This record gives sequence, C-alpha cells and structure tokens, in this order.
Amino acid sequence: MNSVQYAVPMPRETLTREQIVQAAVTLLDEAGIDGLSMRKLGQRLGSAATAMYWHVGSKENLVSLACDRVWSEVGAHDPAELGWREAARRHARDTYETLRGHTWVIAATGAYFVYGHGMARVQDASYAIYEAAGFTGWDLDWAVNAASTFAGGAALSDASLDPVKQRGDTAAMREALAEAGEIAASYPRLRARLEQQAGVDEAVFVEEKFDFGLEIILDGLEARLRAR
Amino acid sequence: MNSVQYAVPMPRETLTREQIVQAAVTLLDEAGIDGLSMRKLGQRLGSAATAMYWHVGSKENLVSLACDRVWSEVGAHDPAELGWREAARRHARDTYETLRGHTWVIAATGAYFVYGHGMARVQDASYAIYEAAGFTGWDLDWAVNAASTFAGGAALSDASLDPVKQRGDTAAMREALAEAGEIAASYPRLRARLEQQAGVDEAVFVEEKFDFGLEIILDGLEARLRAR
DNA sequence: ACCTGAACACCGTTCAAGT
DNA sequence: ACCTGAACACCGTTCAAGT
Repeated sequence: MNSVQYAVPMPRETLTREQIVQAAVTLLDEAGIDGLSMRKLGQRLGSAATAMYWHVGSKENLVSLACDRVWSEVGAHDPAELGWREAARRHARDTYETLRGHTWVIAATGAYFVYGHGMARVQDASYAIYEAAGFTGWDLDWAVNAASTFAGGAALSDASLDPVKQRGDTAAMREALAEAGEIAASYPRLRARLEQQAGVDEAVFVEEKFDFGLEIILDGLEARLRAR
Repeated sequence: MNSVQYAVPMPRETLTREQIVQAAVTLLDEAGIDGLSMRKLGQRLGSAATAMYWHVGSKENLVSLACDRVWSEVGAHDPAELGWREAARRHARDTYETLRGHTWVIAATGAYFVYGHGMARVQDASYAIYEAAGFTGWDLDWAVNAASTFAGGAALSDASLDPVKQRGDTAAMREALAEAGEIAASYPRLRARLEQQAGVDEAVFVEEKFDFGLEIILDGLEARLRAR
C-alpha cells in the first residue's frame, strides 16, 4: 500500500549545472547584471532558489560560469590558414561581437572573479596568432595585450550604454540621457561632433569605429615586426 | 520657557552633497562596488541611510556622481605646449592611472548610467589633442576612440583582478585563484608565458605593457596622418 | 543524491513625521 | 530645509529536514 513512497521522479528530470548556467545566461542577456537573482532564476527553472546552491555553490561562481560560457562562443581563427593579420583581425572582431551580445560580462568581470576554460582558450588562440606573426618573449605578451585590451575596451564602451537600454522607457532614464546631452553640448568640440554624428546609423558607426582602431593597432604591430 | 524648541543646529553641520560623494568614493576605494550600501555610508557620515536620498536622489545617481568625481582627477595636457604626441601619451597614461586608482569605476560603468562634467571634460581634452595632431571629421572621432578605448580596456584588465584583491585572504578566493592557475597551465602557450612571467615585478610589468600598446597606437595614428 | 522551506542578516527606497 | 524611523519588497546564503 505504501509501495510508492513518494512521487516518481520520471517526468521531473533532475536539475543540471549546464541547465542552470544556460538559464542564467538567458536571464542576464534579458535583464542585465542587476536582473539576475537566485530567486528569479529558481522561478524560471521551476525549483526553489536554494536548489541552485547544490549545483553551483554560490552566485559568484554561477556568474563566473556564465561568463565563461560566453567566452566559449568565440571562434577559432587559424593563422596558418588565414595569415596572421587576417586571423588577428577576425579574432579581435569575433571577441568584440561576442562581448557585445552579452554586455553584462563587462560588469560581471569588474564585480566577480571570472576565469575558466573558455577564456583561457581565447587567450591561447591569441598567443598562437601573434606567435605566428613572429613575436616572441615579452613582445609577444605586449602584442597580445594591445589587441585584446582594445577589444575589451570597445566592449566596455558598449556596456556603458547598457543600463540605458535596459530601462530606457522610464522617465528618470530619459531625463538622465537628456542631461548627459546637455552636458556634452556645453563643450564646444563635443557639441560639434554630436551635430555631425546626428542621424547616422549607429550600427555602422560602431563597426567602423572598431575597425579603424583595430587596423591602427595591426599597422603599429606590423611596423614593429619590420623594425627588427 | 520653550524658547529653545529643539537642539540648536550649531555644531552639527548639515550634510552636503559634496560630503556624501566624497565619502562614497572613499568607501568604494576601500570596499569595491559591492562594498557600497546606503546604510554603511550613512553610518560613516553619522546619519540615517535615508538622509542621503534628499541630497543625491538614488544610489544610481550617487555612484554616477562618484564616478564623475574620479574623472575630474584626470589632468589637462596641452598639445600646443607639449606637441600632440606627448600630450596624447600623457593624457592616456593619466586616464589609465586615475582609473587604476578607482577600479570600481569600471564595474559601475557597466551597471549604472554614468556621465558628467568630469568625463565630458576628459573627452573634450582628448578631441583637442587629436585635432591639434591634424585629424578632422570622422577620423578625429576614430583617433580619439582608439586611444581612449585602449586606456579603458587596460583599466578593465586591472579591474578584473579587483574582486581577488578585495577578499584575497579567504579560503574560497585562494582556491579560485589556484584553479585559475591550473586552467591556464593546461594550455601550452599560456603555461610557457606564465613560467616566463613568474617572479617579475608586477608594477613594472603592467606599466610596460600599457606603454607598448599606447606607442603602437600612436605609431599607427601617425602613419595615418602621413598617408594623407 | 538532490531538493524544499524557514530563517538570518542584509539590501534600496518611500513616506509620514519630526525639528 | 533637512533628517529620522518604520515599513516594504526585495536580496544571498545556511541548514535542518524531507524524498
């Protein structure tokens, strides 16, 4: 009579670390770094908020895992096949695009300790590219750093607009934006540039801006190689 | 008999917006972005946490004001006096050093909308420098962007170690660091570089790394100017 | 092995009330 | 004009207890 002691666990599969991290990424993409809470995440997964602790240990670790999952999206670009400069170009663009799709990674990186295989693999790939270019020793570190710092900085620029996009419809936010515009307009050079930029397609603008900086850096690195 | 209706306000000066922002910067420097709370701040200032709302409106606005106070620390570097390249160099270094002293600005920039006169002044100064170099139109925007994106990216790199430094003494943190080391060591190129870098003075390392990247960018920009 | 619920010590913010 | 205290709706995390 009590052969079935409790609900059979058949249709209700057990929670997975992978599943939790995936849900966290989705929630972060939708609601930003402040939009993630263990309770909201639990609600989405249909379980208690505290169930997650068994799988991921802490919120910090969960965010770190989520970041690493994003880093894993960055593709591989073989310098032997493409030539180092083209591989470097694609690697940097790919990194930037990936971070742009998950801007909360920037805020997370500043607030939590983030490191994992995804990020390490991207770093290693970067070293492979600049090694193929001919850099060795400290110059190799510097070259890798110049390119990836620029990509990270570009992502930071984008991330700074994220809080606006996240709640752009509130009155307080519109007011803050208007105030920022007024401040910028009170500096002659900024006003002139804003007038020039008005009405330009932002997507194209951002793309060209990134490509210009990237080519500048690749030019500079190539000049260093020749100077040897 | 009731001529003194309540405590005379003589020695107890009134709270000031300036005072609150200053205390917030100090607290943020000490405890990082997660270390700031309205209650802790109120405690430091000897008043109720809710007293701050009258002066700064919200935590978001307070953080924005704190960031702008940091931006105000960046100095002015006159291209007419120093030459554009030296002015650009000092401007970028100054920006980087300032952000390095207040790494929470990076996390704050990703989580809140941050803009103010301090930041606008730094941008305007940057435009002045690259205008003096001879850049005009969109190239001027791109040149300003290349340099400041690199400085921001370098600050982001530093900020990523901030969570570790903030609570480096905990067992969980040491474990996380050791795990990160193990991960990196499993990639051949990263392991080789880590072995090379072991025992090098980190301060010098960081400085040289930044200078290399900066000169690369300035080289690249100068080449563009010549190509016209 | 995996999950729940209650509990704890925190948060940001609002608002009526005080001086 | 400026500040307090209580209150509200949230947090992350621990832990005993359940299945």
